[in-house]
Amino acid sequence: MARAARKKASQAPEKTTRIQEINRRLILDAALDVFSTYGFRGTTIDQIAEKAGMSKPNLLYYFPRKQNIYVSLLEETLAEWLAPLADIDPEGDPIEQLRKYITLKISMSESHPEASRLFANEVLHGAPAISDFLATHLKPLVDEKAAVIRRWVGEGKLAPVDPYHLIFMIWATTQHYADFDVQVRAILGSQVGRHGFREQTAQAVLSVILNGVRPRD
Amino acid sequence: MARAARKKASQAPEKTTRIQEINRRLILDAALDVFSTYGFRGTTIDQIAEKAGMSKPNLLYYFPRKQNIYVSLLEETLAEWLAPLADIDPEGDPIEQLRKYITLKISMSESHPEASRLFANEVLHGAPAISDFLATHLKPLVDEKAAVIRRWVGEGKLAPVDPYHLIFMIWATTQHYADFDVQVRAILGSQVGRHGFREQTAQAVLSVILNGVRPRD
DNA sequence: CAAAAACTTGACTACTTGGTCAAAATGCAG
DNA sequence: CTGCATTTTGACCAAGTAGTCAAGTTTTTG
Repeated sequence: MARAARKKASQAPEKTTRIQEINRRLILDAALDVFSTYGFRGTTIDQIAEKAGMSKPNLLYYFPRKQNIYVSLLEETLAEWLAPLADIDPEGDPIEQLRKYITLKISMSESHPEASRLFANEVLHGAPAISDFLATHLKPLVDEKAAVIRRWVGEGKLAPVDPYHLIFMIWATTQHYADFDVQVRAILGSQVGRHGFREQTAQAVLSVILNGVRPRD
Repeated sequence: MARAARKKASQAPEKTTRIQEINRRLILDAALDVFSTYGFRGTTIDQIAEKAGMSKPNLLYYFPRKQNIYVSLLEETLAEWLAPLADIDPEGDPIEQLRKYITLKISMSESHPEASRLFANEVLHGAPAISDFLATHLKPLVDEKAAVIRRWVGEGKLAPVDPYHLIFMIWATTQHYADFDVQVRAILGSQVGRHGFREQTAQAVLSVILNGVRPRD
């Protein structure tokens, strides 16, 4: 009880040592792999520990509860995941901004499919761990960008379209390739891995969505 | 050993009684609810049994393994889920056919979100139980319809677009509203439940995708 | 209306798994 | 080098859960 308060009495600055930094990283990396594949319930602490190369009690020394690992992981992932949306420039050219956003999302879907799946799984199961985040961080950001899109529509720079549904469509289409990877592979076979597949995907998605929102004259 | 062979020696016709029919239905309905919410690992047999209003051993009398319930459920769901795609008429008007398909998918996403989530969860986790189905049933059907779309493009009835990616986009956008329901609700709030929300969704999705593939002249 | 078949269930087993603990090993400041 | 703090782990425990079983109850059938 008095032990923890030895150095810095009232504050709790929790200095992290070198070893802690290394091991937390090892654990989170391993956990991302396992959680994204098997889901929260489907993942055992032993699996994570094994993949991280340490014993279960040792892992629990860093994250006392399974939940802790999971939540830390989600928090870490979410910020990164949302960044591209925040980057949409209200003063930029609408079609160009959307192109950039979609392209970035498809890249992320290809380079970090586990992160996409982790998130998808969480939301699919009712977002028990992040409903707070959705309300306090995601919603305001989306509201803000939806307003921008709505303004663009008002200025005639985009065809009339509900901005929220447009954002949902972009999320859905881009994340589909990460989340439903097995299905895409079952249908497209070997060409999924082939060089240039991402470009082909981006080209198809961009062409439909951008043509879909380009103002008709 | 000889007991089962009493009536029909070599064949195994497995006649189903009235009670069997009722109880299997009760179990599958309950299981859909629970599996779609908690996933395979996250679901306990007791939960299903309780929801179905029977004891666990009784449930296991009908489905000796948890897996059996899950697989039966998926099989039952998949056929129904694919029907609208099969219904695309190669001789119909392309835009009209796509409109019909998208509209139907959005309806299903709203009326059977659990089925959508069950399937999404399975695919998200690598489709261990249905990779076979994907290869032998889904792929041929998609190949067939992709060929139709490709022909339409060739005839200038649709803007040039990769047919497979177009199909993926339709799946992604329509199922998004079932699979990511909590996220949609977190952002749109109460209007999700409101009368006319489905129409608004359909309108937005249709407008972007159909304009996206409508030939430009 | 019996007797057989089909159905139902309480009690139980075997196993998995999240988490604990005390003791040992290692790292590190003075 | 020494003593304290941090890190590591083998052994263990308690809870939860898939599946069994034998004994009962209900339904069907001749």
